[in-house]
Amino acid sequence: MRWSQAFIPTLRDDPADAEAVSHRLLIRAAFIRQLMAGVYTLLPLAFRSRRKVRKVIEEELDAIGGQEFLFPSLHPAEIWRKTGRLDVMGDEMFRLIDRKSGEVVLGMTHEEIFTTIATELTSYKQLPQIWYQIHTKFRDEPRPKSGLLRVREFTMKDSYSFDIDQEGLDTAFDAHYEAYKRIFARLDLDAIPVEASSGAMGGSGSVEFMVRAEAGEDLVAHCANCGYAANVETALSRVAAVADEAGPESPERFPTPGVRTIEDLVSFEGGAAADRQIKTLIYVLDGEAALVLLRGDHPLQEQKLQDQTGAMDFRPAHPEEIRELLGADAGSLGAVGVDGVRIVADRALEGRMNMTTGANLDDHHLRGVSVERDVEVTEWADLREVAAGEPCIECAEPIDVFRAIECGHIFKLGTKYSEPLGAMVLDGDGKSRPIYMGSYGIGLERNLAAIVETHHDDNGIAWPVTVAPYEAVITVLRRDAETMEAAEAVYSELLGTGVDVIIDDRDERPGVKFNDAELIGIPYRITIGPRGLADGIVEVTVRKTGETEKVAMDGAAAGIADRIRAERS
RNA sequence: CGGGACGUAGCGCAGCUUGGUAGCGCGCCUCGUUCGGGACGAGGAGGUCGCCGGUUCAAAUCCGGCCGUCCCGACCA
Repeated sequence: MRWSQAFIPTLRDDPADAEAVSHRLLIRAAFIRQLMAGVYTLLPLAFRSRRKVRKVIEEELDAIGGQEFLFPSLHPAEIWRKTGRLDVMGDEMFRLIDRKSGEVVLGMTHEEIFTTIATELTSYKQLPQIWYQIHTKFRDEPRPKSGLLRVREFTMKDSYSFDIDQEGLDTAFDAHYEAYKRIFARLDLDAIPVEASSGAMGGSGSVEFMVRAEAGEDLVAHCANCGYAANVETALSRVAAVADEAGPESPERFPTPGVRTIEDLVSFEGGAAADRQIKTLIYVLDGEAALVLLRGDHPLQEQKLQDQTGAMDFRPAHPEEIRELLGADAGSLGAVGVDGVRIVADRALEGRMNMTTGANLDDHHLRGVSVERDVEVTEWADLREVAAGEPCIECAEPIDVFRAIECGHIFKLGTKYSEPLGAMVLDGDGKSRPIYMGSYGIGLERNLAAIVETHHDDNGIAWPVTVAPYEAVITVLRRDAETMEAAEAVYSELLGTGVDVIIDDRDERPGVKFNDAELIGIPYRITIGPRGLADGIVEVTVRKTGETEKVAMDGAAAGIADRIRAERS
């Protein structure tokens, strides 16, 4: 490619409303332009990089026996109704009406649609199968943000495995796990596999591949000592036991005027330390009010509440609902004496005695509450969110909690989709059995953004060779006849070796060319100018390190080509 | 969904308080001089001031409504 002919509209100023590093750099370096909230045009540079990401993914999926398909983005709503997900997905699903008044949706994932084809599988002898596609997904996110990190239209590699039993599913899952590790390694992403919640996807187990980055939207609990890693949506940690005294025979009510929060009660005369309090939250789970109890100093992790109660739909109760249920306002709520209402309690409250909690009478609390004696707990569950510095659940060393980008997610689905959609095969005994499925996703543009988040400096992006839009740029310092001739010679030699090269033949001053090459992040720069040519040399600069090396003009192209080939992996 | 901010040329912004000819920097075009880290001079092109309505002799500016975009929060009692 000749830069003079390329559409690479780099910007001199940072875009005003880009916050995340990758968002800012991808716009400025002419990779993307926004069309509307959460919808971006990929300019030629981004298209080239995405094509390389795609190739890496295809190679690794093919290597585990994956077969590539292309499924439609338009789906009949009916299929989604069959699995119950038309409702589960809610407003996140784009819906439209066709000319015959038919309900149509835009695909946000493809379990239902792949499974529809999988109904053509009839015998265990056809299994296992791994099917995938790389295609557009539509999700009407409530809040798109950070450039390509959270968008409403994006490209996803989604694969689905089909096996005769759980053991087969485990094998397919492990194969994906290993393939994903290879994919992220090739993309030069330090992705940590992490235990995760399965959310709306359902199923028995899932692993997220997380890349540590400030712009990330997830929190990961990670133990540097033993390697334990989990999304805080599921993460566990050890809780130091609190020594309780037995306390009184029964709870005692006492006035607490003006006390509204845990902290208020800590500093209130006659109150209690936060770890001696019971925090009472009111949630509406699938339309039913429920009490959620935690230790006073423990925050609720809402995803855990949803996962462990099996609620499809949940929200905190409104103030009126709270008053109607318990007869008091938030700040004075408690579970003592509450009957006929679902009470979900965090395990850290098991066996606790002589605690303090709200009395369900405004401005009053109860002390001397022993949880198991005084509260009708309907279910015990792990509900608390872990915090940095707590002892690791595995090895007791302090854990770290950091922000991360979810670059891939793999799920064991089991028969959640095969049963309602009738994807059955006959086993060796001639018995009809539902297929065991797994589903596995990677968002391509999000991965591009994650690479930028982790590969940049003050001058711009520094792409790894595997995904760089161009592997090398020839920066021509002067457009006089001799210099151009030498540059053209190196250019055609590099093209001949198959290197993805662009020659910067623009009528611009050297500084402009250097800055653009660094902003865009091309891994290797070959600088050719009259000064060096007088001695028969050109310069090779490595973007990542900034190191420059003078090499003989003869053989320069071959040398660069070798280095690039070695880094392609 | 709640809260905050913003919308004027391709990009970054001023002008609005106090209504009267739409401006600056970068970028873009032409010519010349330059040319190893975002050059200089001269001359140019480019804008329904987000949209609709109202007030007024007159609206980027005042008033009302709508739309759009970004950021924060997602209720921790």
